[in-house]
Amino acid sequence: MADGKAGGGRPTIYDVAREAGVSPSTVSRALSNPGRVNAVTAERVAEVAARLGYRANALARALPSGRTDTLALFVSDITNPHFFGVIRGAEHQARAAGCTLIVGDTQESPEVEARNIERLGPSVDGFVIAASRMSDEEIVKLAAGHRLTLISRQSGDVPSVIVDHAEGTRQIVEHLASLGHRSIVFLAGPPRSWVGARRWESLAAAAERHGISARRIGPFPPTMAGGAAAADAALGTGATAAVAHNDLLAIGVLRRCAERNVSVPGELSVVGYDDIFGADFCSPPLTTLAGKYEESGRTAVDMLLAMRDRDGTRPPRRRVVLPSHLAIRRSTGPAPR
Amino acid sequence: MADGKAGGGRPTIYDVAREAGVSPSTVSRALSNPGRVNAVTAERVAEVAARLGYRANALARALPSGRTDTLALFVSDITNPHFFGVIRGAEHQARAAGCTLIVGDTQESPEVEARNIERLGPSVDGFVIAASRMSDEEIVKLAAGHRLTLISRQSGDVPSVIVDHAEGTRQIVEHLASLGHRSIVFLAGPPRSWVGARRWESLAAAAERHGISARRIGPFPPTMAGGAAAADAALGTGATAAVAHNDLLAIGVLRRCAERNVSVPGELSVVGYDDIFGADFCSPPLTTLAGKYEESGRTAVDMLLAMRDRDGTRPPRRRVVLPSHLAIRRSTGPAPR
DNA sequence: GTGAAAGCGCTAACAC
DNA sequence: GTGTTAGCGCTTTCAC
Repeated sequence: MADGKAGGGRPTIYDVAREAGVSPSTVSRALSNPGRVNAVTAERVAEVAARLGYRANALARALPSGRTDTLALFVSDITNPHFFGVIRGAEHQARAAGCTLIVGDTQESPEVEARNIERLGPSVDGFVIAASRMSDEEIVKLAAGHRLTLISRQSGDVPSVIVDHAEGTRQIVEHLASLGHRSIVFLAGPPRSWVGARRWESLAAAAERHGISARRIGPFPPTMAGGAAAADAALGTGATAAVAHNDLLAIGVLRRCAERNVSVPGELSVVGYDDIFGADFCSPPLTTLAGKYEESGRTAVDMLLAMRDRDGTRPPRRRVVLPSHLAIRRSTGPAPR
Repeated sequence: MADGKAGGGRPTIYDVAREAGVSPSTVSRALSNPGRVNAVTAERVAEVAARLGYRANALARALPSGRTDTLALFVSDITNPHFFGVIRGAEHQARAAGCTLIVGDTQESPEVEARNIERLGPSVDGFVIAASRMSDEEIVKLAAGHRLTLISRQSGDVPSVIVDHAEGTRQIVEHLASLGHRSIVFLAGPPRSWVGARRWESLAAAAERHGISARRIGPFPPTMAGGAAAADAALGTGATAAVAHNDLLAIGVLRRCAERNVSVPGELSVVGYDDIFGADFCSPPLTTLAGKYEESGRTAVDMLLAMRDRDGTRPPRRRVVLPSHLAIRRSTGPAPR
């Protein structure tokens, strides 16, 4: 704060140039492209810059170059611990590449996603959208005008990284089948969730192969609060096992069951997705499909950077699929008879 | 992605100006200061802008004006669920004010904090630093050159918002005393944590008033992993109650106790700070000092915006202290005899 | 290898 | 009211 504008009094390349007895353009070169300048000149410029405490103005640099060294990450709900890992991974990788990361919450809204992208367009080098709620058409359209990578979503040939759902969900069903369950209920999350749709598809397919009945109920808000309604509805179906859209919902189910004195897994087995913070210490600890979400954040940023750095050229990898594994804990057990 | 630079082909005010038959400056005015322009001109400009899909380039706008409509929030560890609330509150308030929020992880490092501020300086309208690890001198120095507000930290007359610790900690001690505990151990967190120091001070003072013995051990990393060592050390002291630096550490202690078959609260009562996600469903659910951290995020952003908007003038409030309250759950119980 | 000059897209005096 | 003219601080041809 202090007085007046924030950048006040900051030395510019002109100050450095005058002090070093060279032209501003030489300072610019010396600082960002030391190779293209006489070694001793470069040295002197660097020395003067350091002495004056010169720091490049990222804004001014970005305007002519079009390069901001800033990346944006949007998540559908910043409240969901699931995204911690994603954010952390992205933040880490962005910083490693010398970039600043902007994190935004799109609040489950495709409109907010689109608006943010339009608004931030020139201010960032690209976007990572996690769990986008936009339609495929919207995504493909935006991807034509902006660098874009997707997490937990596949759409056209937009570069994406997801965690395996098919094989993982098959493992869930097998696990449940081996415990004697014959009737599973899937607790659906947001209607626009791409992973939600995939999870249900995989579940239905796997259940069919095992001759197990599977039905879907919902949608429920993918929150702990949503878990109460989901639990009540699940209990009403007579199913012996519930597979929730995600861990937040699953933990909500656990709480509701405890309130209603329904034994888990005695009367109902519960499975979640994501293995979020808390899944291993809730009670009972939750059986859940774990994925490397931190890595998904890192990978999505990597792909974005690759797109930027070899512009025009296609990035090396598109459609990355990370492995998942079933973390079996105490919320699943033998089916009641 | 597509072809070439990200901003490519975006219409500028020049395009709008030509199409609307006015000068660029009129477009600029019409769009950002409609009052200072003829009503029908303004209307026409707006119409053309909409038709062309014109969107202001935030970067270009920020350079001459010095105003970026972007705020930065730094947290000491983006992994700690405690900051979810802070981030959410800040993000919400920033968006409500039409600002973009940059979220950064400073990894418990005062150097990273300082460097980020220097680097981002001209690119943002101000900084919110949560749980700063910098020294008072550094903070005050930086606050002279940048707009800055603090969360969970007080330093000089830099605007800050904290959650009450004195009264809250007194309540913890009273709660413990009423359960018959006569010996408390405080599990310290990061040495540079300002709140950590305040919590221990308050605890020691309150314990003394109650004639209870209190000692401090540590420091421990403020993570669940750190809780294992903390639990072992705490158990070695013979204290009947442990007050942890924060909930992450406290939940780690709970887990370690479970592993070692130490009954909580039968043999050891455990108290945390922050009431993070998970504190109410770990086992046993954690007694903890809850605070309105989401509100702290909102308030810090508000103060920052106030500083920016009435520049030079002092902001209305400095040193906000939000109330805390003790959430008593099952991790505390009568002292063993 | 280095300097001069022309912008990047926008805002903000300053004239008219 | 509206247009003209300078920049904001930097990068980047283009000459020399």
